[in-house]
Amino acid sequence: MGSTRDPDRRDRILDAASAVFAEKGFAGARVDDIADRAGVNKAMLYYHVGDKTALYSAVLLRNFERVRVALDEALATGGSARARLEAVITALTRMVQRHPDHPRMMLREIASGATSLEPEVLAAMLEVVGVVRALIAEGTAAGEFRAIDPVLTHLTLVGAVVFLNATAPIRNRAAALGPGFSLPEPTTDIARFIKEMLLDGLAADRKPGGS
Amino acid sequence: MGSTRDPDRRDRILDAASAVFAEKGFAGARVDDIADRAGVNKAMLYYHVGDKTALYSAVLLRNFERVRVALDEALATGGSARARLEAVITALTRMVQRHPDHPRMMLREIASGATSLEPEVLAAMLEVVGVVRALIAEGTAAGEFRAIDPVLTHLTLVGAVVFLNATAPIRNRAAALGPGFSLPEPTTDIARFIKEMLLDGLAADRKPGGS
DNA sequence: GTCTATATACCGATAGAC
DNA sequence: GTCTATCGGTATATAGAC
Repeated sequence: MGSTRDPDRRDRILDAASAVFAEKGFAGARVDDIADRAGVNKAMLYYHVGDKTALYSAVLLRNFERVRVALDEALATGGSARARLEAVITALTRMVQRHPDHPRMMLREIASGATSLEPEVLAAMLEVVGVVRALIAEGTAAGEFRAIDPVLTHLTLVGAVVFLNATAPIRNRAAALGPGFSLPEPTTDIARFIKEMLLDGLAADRKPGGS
Repeated sequence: MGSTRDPDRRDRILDAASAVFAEKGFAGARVDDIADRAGVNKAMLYYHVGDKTALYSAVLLRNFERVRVALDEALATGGSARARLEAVITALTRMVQRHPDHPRMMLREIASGATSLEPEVLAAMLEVVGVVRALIAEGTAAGEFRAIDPVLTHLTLVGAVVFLNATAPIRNRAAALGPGFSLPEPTTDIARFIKEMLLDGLAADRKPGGS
């Protein structure tokens, strides 16, 4: 794995694989397609990265690592639990927009029941989930948030970020069919919407305009 | 299509196809597998339903029709916009739990950008979306809901219902790896959680415990 | 380490008998 | 309408030359 002369090549392969897996899914992805997009020979891909399954896991592991780093940065801003949760929403929204492949791959994993996720990948996911879950629980303990299930709250939050962003293409296709469904709103507005929508339901005092 | 002697067979085929498409995706689904599960010969499947693509669209159309009927029933209960929206959340949650194949297939469609959705299927989806969107806009106009984007609100709602239910298998797998992630909560609680979480953020007066 | 050529298996779809 | 047998195309993966 680390024996590659060109250190960028593995990243290029993972980038290409991430794009193709996100677009077509594991079964629909073609190894030839990934190799072509990465600009490497298919035999080289097998030599360096391993088979299709190993490639898939490697992509997910790298993508979860990116999310973890982004969340750590968001939490490092400090402040109240609410302020940090808002920073988390901003960071997640930015991640989903900069690297849309990851949520697209995970949507497919959720659809399939994650039956083929390797334990290593599952652990990387749980690490990320645990960070947000702990933040919500901390906010509840501090009286900032209502007493509410932290895991369900976290899933609602992630679901909102993913849905509002990942459905953009389907909404644009729909806009061509009928009026009133377009919504090519500036992407930055999505994070603000989620904060209004979820946090004003979360805040213990429910003060209007609290965001 | 209607020339089949056994009228149940087409439904059996669509049921089997729905399960396999949800589990494996379009590319991962095997026509032999679908035929076997439906208890019909593969050649018969092609003779009656058409090729794999036509089968896929037929499944989605039937599943969206089920959602539409369920939404119509929920809206027929009448009452305030909030009461009807709560009925919609209950109906959607029940649909997702009774027919989990449909949200699983749609999760994959969202992931792929819905590039292969036939216009007929897209129209069926928009009909369902339009109903909820109109209800939210009506509630805002009546002063029951805050002035908020109805499409983004609808997507947040659907995202919550789908995420909280569809991630159950992955959460159960995670529970085996570490403590604190189990959450095999009674499924009926999910609808109540969503009402608390979203509607208390939606309601114009934000009265605590308003649900 | 790199690439060409190919083995091997599988899957969607249909021909054709009944 | 129903079924068996099979075709043709394509995919993952590797053997083997350099």
